[in-house]
Order: sequence, then structure tokens, then C-alpha cells
Amino acid sequence: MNNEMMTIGRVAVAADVHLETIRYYQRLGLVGEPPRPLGGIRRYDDKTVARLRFIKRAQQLGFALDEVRSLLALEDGQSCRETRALAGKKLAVIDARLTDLRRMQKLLKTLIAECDSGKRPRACPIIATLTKAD
Amino acid sequence: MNNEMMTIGRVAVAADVHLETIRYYQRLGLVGEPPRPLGGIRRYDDKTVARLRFIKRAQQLGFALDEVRSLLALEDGQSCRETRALAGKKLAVIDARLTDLRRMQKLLKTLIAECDSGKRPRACPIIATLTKAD
DNA sequence: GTACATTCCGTACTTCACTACGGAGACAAT
DNA sequence: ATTGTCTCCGTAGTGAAGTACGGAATGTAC
Repeated sequence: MNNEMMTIGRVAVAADVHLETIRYYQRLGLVGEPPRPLGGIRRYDDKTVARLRFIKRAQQLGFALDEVRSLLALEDGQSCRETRALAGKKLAVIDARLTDLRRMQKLLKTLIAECDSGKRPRACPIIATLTKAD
Repeated sequence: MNNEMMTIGRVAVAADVHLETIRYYQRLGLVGEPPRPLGGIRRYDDKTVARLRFIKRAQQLGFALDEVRSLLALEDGQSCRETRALAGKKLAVIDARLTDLRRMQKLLKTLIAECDSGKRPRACPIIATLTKAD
């Protein structure tokens, strides 16, 4: 829609990140430096917004910026061979994380069900169960 | 098995955390101060190990220590009413996180499949797709 | 009972991921 | 062309989560 026309402030609002965070990511190389047609002021297109949202989501899922960088490399990378290996590794991490989250989800559901049924489990076995399945 | 007999060093090894981290968590109240039978030296039972493992796992899933604290409160808390509310909130967070992770997983699988089929997607739409589904 | 390893404690340092600051320059509106 | 609102840049400060340090005390093995 609004292509090739945004200033850093508008991008920050659109992606819901702090303006300085964008500059910070540029320093880290997570976001490329955009063209600066006039007077040195950066002009962004909406791909940057998408990229920023991606970074934020990946972070919420527990990936460090360093790992996000390699996730992004999947998109940026030309070489399919390395990309494939990287994707495989990331997939394994995500699978493991999903397993843990599902276990946690199940436990919380059980806990809630017990609470609602009035059984009031004095010492609910949440930790014991989570740890048992190591 | 080996109950009520571990020193902090052995606990650290068993739970695979730094010794100082245990002291740190005790300061934060995430782990209770254990009894000190002799000369002021802490003696732990294996419940502490379980608790530490739980904390580490929750962190990997993207929960801050503050949030972990409240997850642990589910176990420790007597009052079922507050506990239930808390569990409900945490469950919602986990559900959202699962959704995101599944999306990521699916994307990676697609990417890998495309790679393997020799299509070599020059600009794989990983970011675009992730962001689209906002 | 003398080595040697552990633990104790408080305090200081480190890393990661921002966030704030402040003065100079650019741009937009009146 | 003046006012006000960005934007630019480097550098400094913040908060979370550890991690390191170092000297005293304690525990364990011989």
C-alpha cells in the first residue's frame, strides 16, 4: 500500500517497536540500512515492518537476537545447502519447545479442572509431573 | 533416592545450573531457604532439583523469572481461588505461544521440503507468511 | 591434625536487549 | 523565514539475569 515512503518514526509505530530499537537492530545487522534519498534521512518500505514484527515474535518464543539472526538468514540466504541445515536445527528446537509447552498446557488444564471440580488439590503435582518427564 | 543430604554444589550439578544461580534464586524467593543442620551449611532434598529444572524449562519457553514466580505460586499456593485465575491467565499465554510456534514449525517444514525437492526458493516467503497471519 | 575441597557471604562485574539523552541538522506548515 | 516536529548520531544509562571474586569458616580424607 504505502511503499517506499516511511520515515523511521512511522515504521516504529507500524511495527510497534521503539524507534531506537530499529536503529539498534540496524547496528546489529538484523535489519538492513535503507536508502536515504534526501538529506540523509532513511526511507523505509513496509518489508522492514514485516521484518521487525517477525523479530519480535521470534523473541517472544524465546529466541535470542543471535538466533533470530540465523532465522532471518533463512530468508536472506542464497545458499540452499546451509539454509537447509540451519532450518533443520531450528525445527528441532521448535519441536522440543512445543513438547514442553504442550506438557505445561496439559498440566495447567488439569489444575484448572481440579480447581473447578472443588477437589482443591492441596499440593498439586505440577512440578513433580513436569520434572518426571525429563 | 538420596533425600535430605545434598549440598549446594551437588544440587547445582544435578539441576545443571550454576551454584551461584541457586543462591540468586533463593534471594529472589524462587527457591526456599533449606534447613542448615550443621555449621550453617545448607542441606537440600531433591525437590529443589526438580524446582530448579522447572524454572529453567519455563525460562526456555520465554517466561521471565517474575512470571515463573507466579507459575510456582500455583504449586505453593493454598488459596485455590487466586490460583485458578492465575492458571487461566498462564494458560492463555501458553496457548498463544503454541499457536505461534506451530506457525513457525509449519513454515520451517515447508521451507525444508522446498529445499529438498530442489525447487530452491530464492526468496522463500517465511517473513511474509509469518507476518500476514497477524 | 593438617591438607584440600566446599560452602558462606556480600559486593562487584558482565551480558543482553534495549532506552534515554542531547545537540545538530532536515522537513513541513503557516 | 520562523516555529515546531522529526531525524541523525554517538554515547551513556537501565533492568533482568546471572556470574565472578575473595577471604573466612566449615567438612572430608588421610
